[in-house]
Amino acid sequence: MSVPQEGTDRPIARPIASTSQPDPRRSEPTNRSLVVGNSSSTSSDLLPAHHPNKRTGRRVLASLRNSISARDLEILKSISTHRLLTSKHIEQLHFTGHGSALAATRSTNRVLKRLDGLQLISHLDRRVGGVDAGSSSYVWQLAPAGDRLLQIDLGNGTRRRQREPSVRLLEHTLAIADAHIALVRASRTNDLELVTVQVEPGSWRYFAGPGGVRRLIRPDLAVVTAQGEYEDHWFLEVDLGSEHPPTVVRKCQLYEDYRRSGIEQDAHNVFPRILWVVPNQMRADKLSAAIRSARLDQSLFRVVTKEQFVGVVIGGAA
DNA sequence: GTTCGGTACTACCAACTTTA
DNA sequence: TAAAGTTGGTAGTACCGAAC
Repeated sequence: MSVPQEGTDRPIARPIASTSQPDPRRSEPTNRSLVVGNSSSTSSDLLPAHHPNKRTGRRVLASLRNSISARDLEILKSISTHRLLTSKHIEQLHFTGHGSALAATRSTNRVLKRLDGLQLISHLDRRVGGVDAGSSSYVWQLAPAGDRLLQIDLGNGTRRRQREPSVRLLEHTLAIADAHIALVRASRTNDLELVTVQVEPGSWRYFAGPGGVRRLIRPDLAVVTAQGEYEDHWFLEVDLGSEHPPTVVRKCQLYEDYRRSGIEQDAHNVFPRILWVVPNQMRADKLSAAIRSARLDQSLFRVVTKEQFVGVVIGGAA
C-alpha cells in the first residue's frame, strides 16, 4: 500500500494502490543517501599492518571461498544480511527442494555444521524456550572468517564487530527475519511478487528536519511488492510489545516528517504505508488507539498482528 | 512430581550423484 | 570407475510446556 504524492497519484511504471491523502511536501531533499556500510578498503587492509599472516590469511580465505558451494555462499550472505538467523530460517530460505520437510531439516543442519566446522559461522548458546515446547533452533551469526570471506567476495572492506546480542535485540532481529521470510514464502506460492526487500541498514532513510538538522528513520524492512498491475510500497516496523505507545507515536510522527520531505515521493512517486506488525490483537488495539489519539495522518499507518501481516501485504490496498 | 506430546538436533547407514 | 560428497530413512537424545 502506498500513499501517492499529491498531484501525481500514480507511479510512472506501474499503477499504485493508494489512499486519498494530501501530501504536504515541503523542503527539498538534502540527503537521500542510504547507509550501506561499504568502504573502498580491501580485505587485506582489515588485518593490522604488522599482522604476520596478513597475506596468508587472505590466501586461506580465497581457498575457502573456492571450496564452498554457491548455496553455502548464499547462506553466508543471508546470515550477513539479517545478522542473526535460526536454522529454521535458513532452511526456509535455502533448502526448499527436498523430498520432505524432515530431509530439508537434516540437510540444513548438516550444511550449517560443516560451515561451523570451517569457522565461517557460529551459533549462540541459547537453545531453550522453543515454540510452545521443545528446544529452539540454533541461532547463527557470521564468524569473523565468514565475514572476511564475504567482504572478499563482495569487494567490501567493512567488518562487523562480533558480540553476543542482548535478548531483546536477538528477539527483534529474529522477528524481522520471520517477517521477511514470510514474504519470501508468500512470493513462492505466487500470492504476491516480491520486488525488493531492504533490511537494516539498507532500509534506513535520512532526511533534513527543521533547520536542516539531519534526521533518520529506521524501518525494520522497506518492502516493494507487486500484484498484477499494482505495486505497493511498505515500511515495516516489527513490534514485540516492548515499546510504550508514546514511543511508537513519536516514531509515527517521524515518519510523517519524512513524508513531508518528499524524498521518497521524488524517488518512487509514492510514499509507503507504515505497517506495524505486533504480537497479538490486544497490542494491535492498543497501538491503533494511540495512533488515533495522536495528530497523525491515520491513512499512513496500519497496525496488524503477525498472523494478519502477510494477508494485508497480499491485499495491498486493504 | 511425573508423564506425554511437540520440536530441534544428531548418528548411523544405504542409495544416489558428482568428480577426478 | 572408484572415491568423495550429498541425500534420505530410521532411531534416538535433549529440552520444554501442558496435562494429570
